[in-house]
Amino acid sequence: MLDEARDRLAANGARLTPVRQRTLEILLESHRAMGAYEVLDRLAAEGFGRQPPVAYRALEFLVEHGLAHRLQRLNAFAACLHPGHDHAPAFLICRECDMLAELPAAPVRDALTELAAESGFQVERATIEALGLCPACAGAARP
Amino acid sequence: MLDEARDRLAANGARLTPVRQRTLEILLESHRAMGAYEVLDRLAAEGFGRQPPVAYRALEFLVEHGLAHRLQRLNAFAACLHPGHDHAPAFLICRECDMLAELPAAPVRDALTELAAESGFQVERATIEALGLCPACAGAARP
DNA sequence: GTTTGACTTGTTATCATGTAACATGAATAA
DNA sequence: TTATTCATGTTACATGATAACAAGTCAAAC
Ligand SMILES: [Zn+2]
Ligand SMILES: [Zn+2]
Ligand SMILES: [Zn+2]
Ligand SMILES: [Zn+2]
Repeated sequence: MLDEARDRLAANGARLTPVRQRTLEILLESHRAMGAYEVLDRLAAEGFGRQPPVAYRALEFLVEHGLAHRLQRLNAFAACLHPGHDHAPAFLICRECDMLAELPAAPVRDALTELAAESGFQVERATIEALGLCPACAGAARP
Repeated sequence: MLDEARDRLAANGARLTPVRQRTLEILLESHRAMGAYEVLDRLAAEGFGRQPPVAYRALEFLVEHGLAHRLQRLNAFAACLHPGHDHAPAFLICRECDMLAELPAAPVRDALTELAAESGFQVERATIEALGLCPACAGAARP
């Protein structure tokens, strides 16, 4: 996964430096959305800088290159689970267990783009995030 | 508009007190999304409290009662343009002029709900916000 | 009419999130 | 090698949000 990321970055003339790689690893390891300051604590504990821009820059870099996503609802970031092809997914966030799912949102986006077009509005970037219950938590709640 | 709001609130046993009413008026007057601190400045200048909770409480109240919406992407609030029937709209935000449009998002939501259901996920609340160009700004840019 | 209890408004204090501006060091290109 | 760009680190600050408490308002219950 990391090698793949590194290759794709190299093709774009971008480098997966130590902070950036470690940031990506941290996001991947936790398998959930993390706040920038949570990431920063981890980085600082491992000898990287301990000031906010260190984390924000690495996270911003990963988002720019499609290796991570930013979740508006949570003020948080998460590693992209399907990097590679440019994509603009929808996110499902479980309110019970914080599980995060990343779904290909083409049909939703198409519906939104069409809706917007009816008002003459051109959609460039869309945020589609849902809060609810994941299968596991829904099963536990109402078995 | 205000009278209508007051009536609907009364039916719910809630009161449109002076701070709350003034907060709603401020949102309505500006016709755009406003940060909580911007609202707070206006309130303070008119003799209301000048501490953050004053604005946050009034805004939260308005959102709870469907008179305003919160915009995740902007960390901001805007008056609801179609209050009354419960609704969960999609928002279009112009990146040039900050114009905000509020669209009935039923088709988009349906697509999202269906998509989520395929993974067994139950959607409870969804955030659908698009950034792009409004008709006026799109026309100006590429005439 | 007074008392009670829920609600509203205000405060202080603090926390969380995010960025601007600048100095230094590493990598690349000329 | 030297110039240039990019990357990392810092300080300082801006913005966004909430917890905890005190005091005032209002309407129902007595
Ligand atoms: Zn992704
Ligand atoms: Zn769950
Ligand atoms: Zn609305
Ligand atoms: Zn515009």
